[in-house]
Amino acid sequence: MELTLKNQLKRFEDACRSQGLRLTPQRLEIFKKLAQATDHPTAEKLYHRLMERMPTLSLDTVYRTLGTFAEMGLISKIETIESQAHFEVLDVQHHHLICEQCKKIIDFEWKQVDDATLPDEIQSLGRFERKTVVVYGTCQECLE
Amino acid sequence: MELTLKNQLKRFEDACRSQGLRLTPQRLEIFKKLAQATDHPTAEKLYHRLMERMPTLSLDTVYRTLGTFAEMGLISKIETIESQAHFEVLDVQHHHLICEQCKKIIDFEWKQVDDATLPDEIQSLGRFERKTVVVYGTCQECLE
DNA sequence: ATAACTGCAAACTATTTGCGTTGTC
DNA sequence: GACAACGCAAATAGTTTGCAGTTAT
Repeated sequence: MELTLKNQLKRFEDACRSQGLRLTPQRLEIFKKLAQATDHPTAEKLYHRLMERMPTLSLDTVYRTLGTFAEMGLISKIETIESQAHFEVLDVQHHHLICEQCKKIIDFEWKQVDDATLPDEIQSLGRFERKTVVVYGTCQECLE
Repeated sequence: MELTLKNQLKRFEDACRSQGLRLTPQRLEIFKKLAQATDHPTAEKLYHRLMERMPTLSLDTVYRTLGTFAEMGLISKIETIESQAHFEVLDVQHHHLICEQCKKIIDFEWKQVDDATLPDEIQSLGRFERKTVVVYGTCQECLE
């Protein structure tokens, strides 16, 4: 069900090209690292992971680049309780569990909600589409 | 369906008492102002509104107090796209529409989701309970 | 060639904290 | 009267921005 890294990279390159964005090594590495990540890293986490291969990379470039990607609709910023923003490459529609103890973010799918239509009253309030569910609680590890 | 201000204040005072928190004028005013607010103000917004009646109030007290209330479970911090946190007094279970243009937050009820049980796979991941839906889009005003 | 992108340093915004004073219980 | 909570000022964390040099197209 998941997209392969290869497909994601292709999609990434196409998106850059179609939006007239330059394909720089930094952008490529940042995208690749985020696509491979299974957790939902913050800009800072991602930056540290990238440092190994790209010692000259700067944190501001990571921030700037993630911002660009988010605007392009290639990745999304995840809302959390903390102040730090978390990021993920857009994949299949999914929702998030957030552990209030360790702040871990876990993806899950919930077709029932994906397919549900929003209450009618909303029609008059504007045009609303993308819906995500956030469920708060405590993860298995923290329970032990 | 909404709780009256009076009831909310009662609940507030009880909560303070039962948790051994002192009932200071600042706390009372902050809670009252937030309970009356129909938008979902940030700490800063709330602070400015309170300044009229309590010119000596400080912004850090507002932050500190909102933090305390949230820990007590009296109010909740709303996740948004922006960096600034928004707050609301806990009322009936509801969800949020967020306008991506003007960042407005609109409450709505969606019983269908409230009553839905989470997918089974989640059982093994931990204990997760409170679920909220966030729907992104554009509000009526911004569409015009 | 040239406009976009990067890295650096400095700025900024939201929020938190230490400390001496004040006010509630 | 004791101790929690306040107001002040200063610190911090996360993120953004201006600028000069570099690089992809």
